[in-house]
Amino acid sequence: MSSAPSPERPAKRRHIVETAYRLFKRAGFHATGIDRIIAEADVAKMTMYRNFPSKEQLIVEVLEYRARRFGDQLDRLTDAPGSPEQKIDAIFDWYRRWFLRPDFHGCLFAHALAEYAEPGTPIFEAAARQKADLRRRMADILAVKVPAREAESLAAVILMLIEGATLMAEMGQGEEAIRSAGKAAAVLIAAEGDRH
Amino acid sequence: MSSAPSPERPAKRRHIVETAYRLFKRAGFHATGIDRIIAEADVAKMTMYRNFPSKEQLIVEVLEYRARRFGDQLDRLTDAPGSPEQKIDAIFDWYRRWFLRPDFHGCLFAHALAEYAEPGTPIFEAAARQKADLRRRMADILAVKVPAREAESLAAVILMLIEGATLMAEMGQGEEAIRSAGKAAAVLIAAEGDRH
DNA sequence: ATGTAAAGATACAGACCTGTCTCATCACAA
DNA sequence: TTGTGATGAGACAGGTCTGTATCTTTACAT
Repeated sequence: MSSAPSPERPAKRRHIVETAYRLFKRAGFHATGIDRIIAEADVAKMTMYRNFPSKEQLIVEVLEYRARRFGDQLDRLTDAPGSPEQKIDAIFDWYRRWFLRPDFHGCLFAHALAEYAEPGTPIFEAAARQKADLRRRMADILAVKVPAREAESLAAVILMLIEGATLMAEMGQGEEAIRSAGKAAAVLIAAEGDRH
Repeated sequence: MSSAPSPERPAKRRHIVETAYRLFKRAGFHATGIDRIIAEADVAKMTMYRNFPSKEQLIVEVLEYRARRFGDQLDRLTDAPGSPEQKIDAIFDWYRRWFLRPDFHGCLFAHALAEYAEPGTPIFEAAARQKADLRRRMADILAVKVPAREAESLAAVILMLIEGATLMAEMGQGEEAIRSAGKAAAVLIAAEGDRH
């Protein structure tokens, strides 16, 4: 059954997700209508609604798609051998480069939380998962150097620095912000390390 | 001319702003329609449009109204005599209490930046002003202890911690976040102080 | 060549959006 | 009492929103 569909027939799904991502990122979720997405993707409306049951589900899949891509990039960055300090620094450097990109428009996950603030809803949970995942990754990195409990709260603080820096970057102060945040993270890691 | 209007006749303005604030905070800007605002405020549509030329201008006034209230509260908090460390700690404590309020729904200014991301537009600028103002206040506090240049970047880092903690609070982790952020801020202030 | 599934095109429903217009009502001042 | 300005109430315009239905066209496998 389904008889081996040709390799690229349902490639529209991905195309729609990527187009929607580009528009959501630039203009936000509520402000981006389905009509705009299908026009930009050059796709019929029914193609969109046959692949995604609703706009909400499309948003969730966009968020999951981007979370996967972000996670993959982070894996490549932190799989290289190095000290926890070097790995955290590499993450800060990734953000620095992101802030410089001309298509930078802030964090899609934070924006999703802003527009869909109700806990328990699919969009909220998808966005919250990405933040929890990033925190987990950093805690794992830091656990090499400090006890698990301290690694957890240190990771939380570094996550806050990163999220704050991303907000500053939306206001055009990303370069300075990520530099200060990176230095602060190094100081905090060193201070925690001294106690063990 | 204008012949001394009765003391409370144009009190509708403030009532509309406060009602709009309550709704924007809960559901976001795009998701909150004018019809909903006037229904909740129990006001005629023309009363709204006679006081505010557009929804955009209403949003700007809501943001300015809240920025003023926040500034006033911060003044009361930091005008009391005390060390810079104590004043910064008082600010963190204000956030801790804010996070615990049942009507907490995240930072309205950050949400405005998320939904209206275009620099130069009135809403974006109104939101950015609040963040710049908070940073300025903290830099002034810290300038008592460290040189102006270091006070500036220390204030930026503390602002990032606060903004990050606010995001964590939206995800139900405000208590832990603000505690960790406050400790981190104290460490960073101490570290900077040691160098002078 | 023919069957099948995906996609295009397009009209449509029903709701909601911002903003305007008109007219009746109310409070208050001279 | 009469005039004035703010407000209430509600219709309305013109557009956009999400989501559905219908019909035609395309592309590919057998």
